[in-house]
Amino acid sequence: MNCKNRLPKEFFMQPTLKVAKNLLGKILVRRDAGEEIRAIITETEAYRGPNDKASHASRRITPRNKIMFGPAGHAYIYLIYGLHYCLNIVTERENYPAAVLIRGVKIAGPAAGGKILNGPGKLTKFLNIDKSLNGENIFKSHNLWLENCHYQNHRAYVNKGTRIGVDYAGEWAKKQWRFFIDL
DNA sequence: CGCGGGATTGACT
DNA sequence: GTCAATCCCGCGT
Repeated sequence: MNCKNRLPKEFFMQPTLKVAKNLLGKILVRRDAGEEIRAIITETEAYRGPNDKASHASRRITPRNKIMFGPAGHAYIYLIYGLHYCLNIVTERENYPAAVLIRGVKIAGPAAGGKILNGPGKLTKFLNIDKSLNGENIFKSHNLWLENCHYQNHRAYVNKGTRIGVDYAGEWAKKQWRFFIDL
């Protein structure tokens, strides 16, 4: 697999919905215990701005969500339901809270290649991603980063739908801010 | 300082 | 379809 080029900061400075769509087909890389695992991103969700009632940042900056207010390209990781970790990548400018949640991947490479991980908690468990990586700079990190690799199925049709698990968000729950591809 | 709930998952009826 | 697991954190007192 000859794709060592990381996605640049400009990629994450773009509008969050665009980043969420463009992350589909890109490669999430996790290096753990000297081993690199590559995962093709197949499902994402956008959480955007201070008014998005589905977002953790809809009220104000707090110790938990402060990463979302920081610079683009950092990992925002939190524990949900006391059981599972969710991985997000921060987008747009500083002080504007926005991020893309990685909801699904397909494992690449010979080991577990082809394995489907549909669900934000499943992929973090498989890739051993927890809160120790919260705030990680994905442009510099040796443990977690994103690569631009042109897989042949890259241009698969992008499906969209409402975000999962945000029924409490009123009108914001109706936004079609979930994106996914079939690989 | 206590209380309630969550950007989920898997097991079970 | 229902429901429990499990704990951090945001918010109100």
